[in-house]
Amino acid sequence: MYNTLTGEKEVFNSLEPGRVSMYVCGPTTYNYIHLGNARPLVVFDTVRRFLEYLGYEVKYVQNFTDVDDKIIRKSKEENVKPHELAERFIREYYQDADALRVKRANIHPRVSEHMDEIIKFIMGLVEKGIAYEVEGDVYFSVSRFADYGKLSGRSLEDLQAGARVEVDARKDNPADFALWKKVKVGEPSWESPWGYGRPGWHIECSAMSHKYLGATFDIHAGGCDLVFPHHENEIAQSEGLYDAPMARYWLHNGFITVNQEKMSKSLGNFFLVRDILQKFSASVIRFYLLSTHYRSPLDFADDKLESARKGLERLQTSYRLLQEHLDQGNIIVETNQTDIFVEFDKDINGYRKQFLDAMNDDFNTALAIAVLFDFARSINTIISKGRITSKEQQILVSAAKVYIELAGVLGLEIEEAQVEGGSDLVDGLMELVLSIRKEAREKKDYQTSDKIRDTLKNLGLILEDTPQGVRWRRQ
RNA sequence: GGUGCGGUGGCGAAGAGGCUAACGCUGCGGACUGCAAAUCCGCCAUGCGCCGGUUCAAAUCCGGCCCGCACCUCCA
Repeated sequence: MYNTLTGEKEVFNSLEPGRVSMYVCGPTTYNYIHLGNARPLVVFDTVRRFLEYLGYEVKYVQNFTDVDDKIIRKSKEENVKPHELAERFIREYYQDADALRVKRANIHPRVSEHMDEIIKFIMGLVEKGIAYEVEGDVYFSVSRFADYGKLSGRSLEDLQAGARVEVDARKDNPADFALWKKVKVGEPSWESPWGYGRPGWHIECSAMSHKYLGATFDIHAGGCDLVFPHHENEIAQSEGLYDAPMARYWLHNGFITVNQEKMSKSLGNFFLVRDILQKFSASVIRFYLLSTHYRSPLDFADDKLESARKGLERLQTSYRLLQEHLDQGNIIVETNQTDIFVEFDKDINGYRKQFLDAMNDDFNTALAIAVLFDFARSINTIISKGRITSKEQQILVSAAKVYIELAGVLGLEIEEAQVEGGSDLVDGLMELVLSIRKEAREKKDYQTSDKIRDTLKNLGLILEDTPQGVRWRRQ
C-alpha cells in the first residue's frame, strides 16, 4: 500500500500478527455528508473489508468531531444547542453511511465525551515543554518538535515563506497551532487547568486514537487535504508526547471534483449524498466511487454516474442470469464434461487470483472491477451453452459463490434489485397483463403486444422475451 | 513563491521498460428475436501532453518545456 509518510508503496505488515488497528478521520457533524465526504468512507471501508477478507481482525475507529466552530456557528443560526445539532447530524450520517454499505466502526468516539483524555494529553505536552499557555490559550510549539513537516514534506521555512496565516504576536512561532482555545461568550466550554475553553481541532484525534489504539497503531487514513495541517499536527502532538511513531501507514484518498475543481463546502459546489440518492441508488454511488483508484481525483457528473449505473447493472445481470439458469434446473444426466466447462472451472480461480492481486497492489479497485467484468462475460458465455450436467452445475454454483464473494470484498450488492418486485397486487396485475400480451403474440397481434411492452417500459418495467417465456423486472 | 499529484481512444479508466495498450460506457457491423430487450461475436488509439535523451526495446526511465488540479487558511 502507498504510504504518504514515505511516498512509496510498501508491503503491509501489521504490528500484531493477524490484527490491524486503523483510525479514520470522520466528519464534523454540522450538515449532511456530501459526496466528497463519502469517498473516504467508502474507500477505507473497502480497505477494511479487504483486510478482513484476508483474515485480519480489524479494529476500526472513526471519530465524530462534535465540538467545532462550524457547529457553534450553525447552531446559532438555527437556534438550537450545539450538541443537539451535532447529535442530529450524527444520526443523519449513519443513515447515509449505512445506505452506502459502510460498515460501522468498532468505536465511533466523540470529542465531547473525551474531554478528560484531551486535557490530560495537553497537560502532558505542557509538562514536556513542547506546548505553552498564553492567556488561557494553549499552543503547540512546532520548533520543539524536530520532525515537524515530515508527513507533508515541508519545512518550517517553507511554511513561513508562503504563510497565509495572520501572525499572532503571542505565538512563539507563526506555525504554532492551538491545542486549547479559551472560551468566548456564548460558546460551549469545559473546565481545564487553563480555565474554561475547548480543544483545538487536531488534538482530538491524537487523544482518542491513543486511548483506543495505543501510542502506535497500523493505519491512519483520511482525505488528502488532511495531510497538512491536520495529520502533520497530529503527528507532532502524539509523537511529541509519546516519542513513538503514531501510525505506521498513512493513507490518503484523492478528491471528488466538479468540472475538475475540488468539491468543497467553501466553494459551495458540493452534492449531498442524500440528493444524489434521488437519482441513483446507493450501490451505484458506491460502484462509481470504487471505479477509480482511490488516490486519483474523481470527477462528479450525472453522465458518469449513469455510466457507472450501466456497468453495475451488467454485473448484476450476469448474476441474475446465472441464478435463473441454475433455478431452471434443466440438468441432463451425463458424465462427460465438455472442455469449455473444464476451462471455465479453471478460470474461476484465475479470476479470484487476479482480483486479489489487484487489491493487493495498493487497493486497485478499478482493476479489481475490470476482473469482475471479465468474470461476468465468462458467466454469460457459459450459460448460453444451454443444458448442463449435474457436474457442470456444481461448477456454476461455485462460480456464483466466488462471484458474490469478490463483489462482497468491494461491498457491492450484486444480488439486489430483483426481489423488490413487489406486492401481491403488482404480481397479480402483472400476471394478468402478461397473459393478455402472450395471447396477443400468439395471434401475431404485435401492435398490442408492443404497446403493452412500451407502456410498461414507461412505468419502469422491462419485459424481455426469452425462449423460456417472458421475464420482467424493474427499472 | 514553496510542496505534491496528474495529462492514455468519443467519454470514463487500468497499465509504470518487452506478448495484438486491459476493462466499462457510447457508436458501428453481425448472431439471436416477429420486432425489441438481454446476451454473445467483431470493429473503433501505428499510438499514451510536447521536444530531446538512455536502451536491442519506452505510456512506462532521464532532462527540458506546455497544460490542469490540489495543499501551504476551515474542508474528506
